[in-house]
Amino acid sequence: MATQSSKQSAPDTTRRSEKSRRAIYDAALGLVAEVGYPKTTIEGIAARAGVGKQTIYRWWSSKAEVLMEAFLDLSEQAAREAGPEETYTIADTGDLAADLKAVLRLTVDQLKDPRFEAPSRALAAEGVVNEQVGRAFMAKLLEPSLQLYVDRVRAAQDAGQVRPEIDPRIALELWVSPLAQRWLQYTGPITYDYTDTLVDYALHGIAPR
Amino acid sequence: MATQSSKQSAPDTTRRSEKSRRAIYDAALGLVAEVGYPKTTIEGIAARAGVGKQTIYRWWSSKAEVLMEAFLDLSEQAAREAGPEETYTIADTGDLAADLKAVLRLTVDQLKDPRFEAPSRALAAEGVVNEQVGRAFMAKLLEPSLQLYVDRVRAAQDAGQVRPEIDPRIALELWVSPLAQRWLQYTGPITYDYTDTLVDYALHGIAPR
Amino acid sequence: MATQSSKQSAPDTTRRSEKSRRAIYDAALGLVAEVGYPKTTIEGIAARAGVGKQTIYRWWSSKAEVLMEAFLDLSEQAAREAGPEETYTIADTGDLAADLKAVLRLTVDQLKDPRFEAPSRALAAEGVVNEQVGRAFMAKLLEPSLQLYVDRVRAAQDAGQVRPEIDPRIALELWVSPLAQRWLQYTGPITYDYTDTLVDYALHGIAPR
Amino acid sequence: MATQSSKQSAPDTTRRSEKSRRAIYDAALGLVAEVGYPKTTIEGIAARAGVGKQTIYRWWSSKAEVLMEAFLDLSEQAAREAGPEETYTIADTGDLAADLKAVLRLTVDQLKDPRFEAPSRALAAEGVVNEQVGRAFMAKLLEPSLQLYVDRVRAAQDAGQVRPEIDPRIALELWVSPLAQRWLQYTGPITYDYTDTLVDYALHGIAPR
DNA sequence: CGTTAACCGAGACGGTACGTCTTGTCTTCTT
DNA sequence: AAGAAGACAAGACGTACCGTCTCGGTTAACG
Repeated sequence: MATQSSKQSAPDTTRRSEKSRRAIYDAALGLVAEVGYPKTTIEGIAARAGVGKQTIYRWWSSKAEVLMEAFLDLSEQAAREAGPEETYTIADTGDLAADLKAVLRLTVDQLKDPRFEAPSRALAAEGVVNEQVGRAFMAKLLEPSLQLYVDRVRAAQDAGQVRPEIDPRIALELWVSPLAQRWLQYTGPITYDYTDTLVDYALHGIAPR
Repeated sequence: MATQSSKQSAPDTTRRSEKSRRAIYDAALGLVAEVGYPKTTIEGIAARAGVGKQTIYRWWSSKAEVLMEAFLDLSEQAAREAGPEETYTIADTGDLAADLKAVLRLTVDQLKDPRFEAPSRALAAEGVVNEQVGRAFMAKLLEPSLQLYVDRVRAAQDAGQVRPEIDPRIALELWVSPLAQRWLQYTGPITYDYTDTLVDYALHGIAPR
Repeated sequence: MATQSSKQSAPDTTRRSEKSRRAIYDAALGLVAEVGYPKTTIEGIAARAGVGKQTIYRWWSSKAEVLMEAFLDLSEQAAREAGPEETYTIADTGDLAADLKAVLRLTVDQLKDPRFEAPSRALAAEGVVNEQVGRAFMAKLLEPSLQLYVDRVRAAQDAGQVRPEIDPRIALELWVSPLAQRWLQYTGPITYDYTDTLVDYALHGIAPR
Repeated sequence: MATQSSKQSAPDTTRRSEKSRRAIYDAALGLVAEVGYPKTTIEGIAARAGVGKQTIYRWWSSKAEVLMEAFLDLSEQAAREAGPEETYTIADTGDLAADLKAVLRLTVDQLKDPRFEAPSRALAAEGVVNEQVGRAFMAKLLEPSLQLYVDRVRAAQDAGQVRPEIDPRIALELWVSPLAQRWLQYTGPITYDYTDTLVDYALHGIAPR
């Protein structure tokens, strides 16, 4: 005899329509890019994806969640397109400053890539006001990138280029956070010069040496 | 300049009801604190303020704008309650590190003040996704505070405690932005220790001296 | 100070939009006639009337209620178009049989009038399954017509053409109900001959005299 | 007759699951009785019967059709439980009035039997608005009962208790239809007195003898 | 000091989207 | 091949807000 579950039994993942999922990702990213996050609606996504609303509600619980997965998928796809080693480490040429500047320049480019701009802004914004989304955004999108900096700084510490008592997790915020804030809050222009300067300040401080 | 009559002529500011404005501010702040920004609606604000919806639409063009003014009003009020000189300058004891740490500790406290938390998060979030709001948020709320740091850093440069070629506008981001990001994006805990560390790293860098 | 009513205060009838109400009546009757009652939806009525759904839900609580009022309105309109005395009485020529046959022939015509057919069928059907609607249908639509028969039969009793112990309320069912059932349940054809026969049977019975 | 393949070929009746059919009948009747016809859904029937939706759609084309068969089945069952001869004829004691009154009293009882009430109302209602269902309802459920009255009236005609020119098919409507209408449309109370009166009026008319 | 033009509270209006429910079809796996 | 299960596209449900509009009433500046 079957389970007479009153209501929501979890949907059966094995029977999920891959086609629909892809269409929903595409529709969500497209709409966010074209009309912006607030005007992107679940109904709109469903219509554009040629999908019933229920198919969205069955698998996600909110617009933010859909967009999060869509964006993660997009990121993975982009990572796959780029080289395989590229994404999982920061180059170590022995020159910490140079290496950091190089990565930050790539980040600047990415922040201006229109494919990424709209959805990541939207997710960041949602995360500010919705802690659950914020923590998910942190864990799934930010954390992996930050860890690369931690690794690189640790290597620099081993090489004697960074003081051993420095906490890498905090150190990286000296260049990551300023960039993030300028991007998120329009607190200043974002240029290669700017990120280069950040690295210099972070490495040597602002006090006389 | 003439009447920019697209439909309605501009409302007459002199006849504006002070009582209604106050009630709307209170209602907006109260609702954002109690139910969160997304669930705060113009209808809700109007109802709670005992005000017609049109009275809101007459003077503001969006929920964000209402909240922005309400929050500015709240900030001014709070500033008035605190000392008069307190707010318009950062103490200069001659010890830059100590002065910065002191201010940042106050900031930490303020970030955790529930009266400020909800509305400023909401505005920040809205600003991320809505550039107009973002720039207004920057200009009206952030910029004045940041300017205090610029002034203090300049004084330190004059006193020879900061290298002269350092750009104060960027320098301040070394401690402000990390704190801001942790607060906005839940990327880490916010403590006095943390802000103290930020100041130390910012002043002396992470490289061996 | 105003009534801080938690929710549904009754809507203000004086500010009701006459235009919307008329448009809703027309749309409801039109749709029921064109696509049938089950496929007539509140959304469809609203769309066709160029009206927000809430405007329907504000004033009516169900599709059936809308249609009931629309149909009542239609009936009143039709009555106004016909003569004024016509509708409020059954002619008394002194010949009960002839008078009844005449009215029933009119009824037969009306039952076949496509303007009336669809909505009255729909309401009757809804009334069968929904007692509240059924009683309202009876009270507002059927009862007034039936009363005319009661009056005519009473007059016939006074004239000695109907036995005094006869209950007019039951007597009228001898011709009204058969016609109603044939119409409602497709239990037989509806013709002038048929209604004439009903009147004859009803007046003199089926037993030998 | 050929395979009416529009999409699927006709299902193979020989392999049909008797258990499922019974479960579906029970579920349909149960739900109609408990929550009413409009709230009875195909999904609900399938769930309650522990049956896939397709199993219903395979064998029936609508909710009404399911209920019709379920109700027919119920009626046959009830008939089998009662005596065998009881149901297929109306007693002929020689006294037409008494015989009709007796049967009508039984009908009154049956109309109030909760097992029959809900589904037969539902089917009647559906039939009012859906001619196909209406005609099926008439043919399968009403007609057989009405035929019994035709037979009994014919016998009475042979016995000289009913005028020979009377059409039995119309005559029976003099008592059946009023009762039906009171039941369907809540146009009046249903009592033994009432049905007795109907028979009297029908036999002797309302005019002075 | 009365007229009058505006703001005001209130809330009806045409809309859009919400999240849920059901329809009828389709697909997968089981019996 | 029928059946149990349930995902799917479609679309209506009734609710909540949007931003606009109209309606008295009240209130402050002007004539």
